[in-house]
Amino acid sequence: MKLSTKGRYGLRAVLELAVHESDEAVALSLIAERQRISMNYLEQLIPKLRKAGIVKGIRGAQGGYLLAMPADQISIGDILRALEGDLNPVNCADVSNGDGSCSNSDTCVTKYVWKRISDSINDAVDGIMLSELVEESKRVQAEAEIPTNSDSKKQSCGK
Amino acid sequence: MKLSTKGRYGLRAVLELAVHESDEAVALSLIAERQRISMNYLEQLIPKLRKAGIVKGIRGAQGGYLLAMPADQISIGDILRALEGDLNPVNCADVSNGDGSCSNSDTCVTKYVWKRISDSINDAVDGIMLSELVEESKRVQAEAEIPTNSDSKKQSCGK
DNA sequence: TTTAAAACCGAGTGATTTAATCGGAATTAG
DNA sequence: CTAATTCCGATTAAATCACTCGGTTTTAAA
Repeated sequence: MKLSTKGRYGLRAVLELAVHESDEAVALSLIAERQRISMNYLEQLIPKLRKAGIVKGIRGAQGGYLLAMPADQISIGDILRALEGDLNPVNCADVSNGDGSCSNSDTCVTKYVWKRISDSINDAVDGIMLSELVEESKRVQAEAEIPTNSDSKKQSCGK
Repeated sequence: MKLSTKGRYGLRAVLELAVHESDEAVALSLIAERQRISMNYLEQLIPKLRKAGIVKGIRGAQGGYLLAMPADQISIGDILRALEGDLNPVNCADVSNGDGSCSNSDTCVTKYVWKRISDSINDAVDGIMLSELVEESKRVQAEAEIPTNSDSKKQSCGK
């Protein structure tokens, strides 16, 4: 029940893009360097994000990537589903027959559980917009640079 | 982001035990047969459930397994965590240093996302008691045996 | 007291998935 | 032109998954 590095690295990459957003594209090598992720590996995550309409690539020299939409219109759910596939805890394929009916009734009862889990995960990630993380990121950044001892409720990151 | 067969098979096995609950133990071979799960494989799931205090084993001939607690005191979360380990989408180990501080601040921001997902999953599964599934299971069973066409809102299992 | 049914235990294994790496082709600003 | 960069597909080592197997211990029943 773990997210793979696809989701973890990919979200960090998109967030990096969103935080440093401007009119000029950001090269993948820069994202990889700043996030300390293998560029070769990141490279194969990008097509998923591109197909989902989350980022767009600018080819050629001085090229790079841009968000394909404003950050407040991209949910974390969109990003994670693009990278990981659906966020359901089980594949429905192995509990249903070709016609959609259940192959056995016991599985059918546990299906009720899987549905509840699935809904709660999707509701959670769809309820967070990329822009929220950008704001949070900038806030944390500012706190780290000007360590004003008044109002430092979290030092480092907390436990 | 998938549950393994540990969680899927294990929950079905516990449910089987709960549905056929009586004062005499149910042999693993019977559970395996009824749920069409490899007994050898089920056998290695049992220690997890036993250590978590969910089932207890009766050794020797005519032995088998019993729920260690009433079904209304066992949550689906208890069962799934026993079988799968924690239900967090990421291992905190790789985002925190030994002292609990974050190794980098960007990861720290995504951590906010992982926490939200984790909480929503755990809330969902802790909100379902084994006894609820037992009731649901019996209801489905009864419906299947006496297919009264009045009041059959779900045939087979629905899509 | 033997016997058979069962839980209990740990080691081994083939298949699949993950997390990458690598080499090269296409595109484009300068 | 040329260097930077996206884009694409193949390969691979390591880890994990989903089991299997052989054996030991315990205990009810004959």
